[in-house]
Amino acid sequence: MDAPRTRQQHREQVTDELMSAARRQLAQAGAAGLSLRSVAREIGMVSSAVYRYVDSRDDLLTRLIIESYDSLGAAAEHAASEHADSGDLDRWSATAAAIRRWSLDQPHDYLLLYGSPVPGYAAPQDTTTPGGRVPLALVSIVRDARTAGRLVPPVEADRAAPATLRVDFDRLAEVIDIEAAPAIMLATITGWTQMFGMIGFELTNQTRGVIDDHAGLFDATTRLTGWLIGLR
Amino acid sequence: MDAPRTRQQHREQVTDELMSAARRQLAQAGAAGLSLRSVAREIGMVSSAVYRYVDSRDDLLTRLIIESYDSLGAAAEHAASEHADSGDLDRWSATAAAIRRWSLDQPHDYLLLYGSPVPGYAAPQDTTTPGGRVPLALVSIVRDARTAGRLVPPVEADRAAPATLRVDFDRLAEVIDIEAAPAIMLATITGWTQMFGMIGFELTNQTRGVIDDHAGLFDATTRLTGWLIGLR
DNA sequence: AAGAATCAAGAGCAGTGCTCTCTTTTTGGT
DNA sequence: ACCAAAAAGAGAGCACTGCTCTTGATTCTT
Repeated sequence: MDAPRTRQQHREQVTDELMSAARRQLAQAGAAGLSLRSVAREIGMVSSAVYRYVDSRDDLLTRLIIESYDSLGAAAEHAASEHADSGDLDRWSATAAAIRRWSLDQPHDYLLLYGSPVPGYAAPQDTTTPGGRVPLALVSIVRDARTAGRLVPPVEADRAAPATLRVDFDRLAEVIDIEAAPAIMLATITGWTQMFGMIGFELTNQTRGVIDDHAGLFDATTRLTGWLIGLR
Repeated sequence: MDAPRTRQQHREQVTDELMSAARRQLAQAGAAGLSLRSVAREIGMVSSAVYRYVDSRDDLLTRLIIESYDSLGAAAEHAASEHADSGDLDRWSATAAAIRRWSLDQPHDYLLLYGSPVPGYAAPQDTTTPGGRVPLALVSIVRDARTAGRLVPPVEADRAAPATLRVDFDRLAEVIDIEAAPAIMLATITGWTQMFGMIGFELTNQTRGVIDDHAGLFDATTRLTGWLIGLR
């Protein structure tokens, strides 16, 4: 089964087994139920040995977080490019739906990213880049529509973006490489946060007994925010 | 210091001490860092003794959850009634701001309610009623504006509420005692979820390095969703 | 081939949730 | 007023956790 030649190969293989065992246990027991010892057990190691591959439990979680961010980011990007030829609103809605699908398929991963941070855990810098893929994928939809001149100017929502926000918006516009009116950026942020708020509520059963057709509701709210942005 | 007469009084007093010690530790270490033994220690008890007052750690958490829901619900209701004479949009925004304020003041409580559920923990029925106070407070703002005839019909957003949602919306309309067009309900739900999505992002540092003026952004998005509902 | 780096195992520490047993104290019924 | 029943607290103990340190075996480097 295994013929590990060089030491580096061996290390990579063990690390892979370790990570996928951890991923399995995360999917079952959630972040709080993830135990280094039980991961070690699953890959036939003693608990102290895994510390050769991982600094600590928090380190393991950080790696899982990065992996998850990348997975979700890839899903969003894939959906956005898959629907590049659709209508802008359809594209927005389809990408949102992909994000929701990913979250429902692996709720513990979603909660690892957007739920309670682990006790005493502060997300390190390494997570910011992969964490930005999702919002970037969403922004790119808006950007494409805008540069193509298809973005319908927002209806009277301009006064909703006060001057104090201009500073943030100007800097943000540089980062994400878009030159949009403040109202458009505001609406985009609104759509982005609404999306995740809704998914979070669905996952934590906040809408229990109130909503049955979650998919339909999600699509409706998503299209509403997309419309607000000016996507058609 | 203490002259506990009847046994019942004694029990209530100890329970109070226990809960407030738990609350203190929750505020510091978060839900995952909350330990029954350390709570016991703080109130000068041995760990096994606290099981006379609490069924399990999950039971303790459930009680904390209910307390927190009530606290947040009260904050929202207070803000809504405090601004009953303001403009509808101001009232909506002020209530949202109160919810955000509460969340920032006690982030661990917020995450206990809306973050990752505790491992193997399924929110019992007891939490649904207090959990509904916040959305009800928000809905009441919309209802008041509507019954007073001040609600501006939504701009062209009607087609965003598909027929399949009518079932949910009809049932929901009964529960929250409001007869509003589907588009209004959709926009209200959008505003509600957006609000919590935004707060969650701020608390989990999802907008780190991107946004400075969180208060301003929150107010802007809130007013935008309020405007979408038809509040003015 | 010798020395250095790496890996895995084992024992151990301090902490956790929870159960069971034992003793003391309070309560309520006769 | 007594006496059994109920309740409260303490202590020991089990199985688990993250993490450290030491020891022996293997592999790489020079």
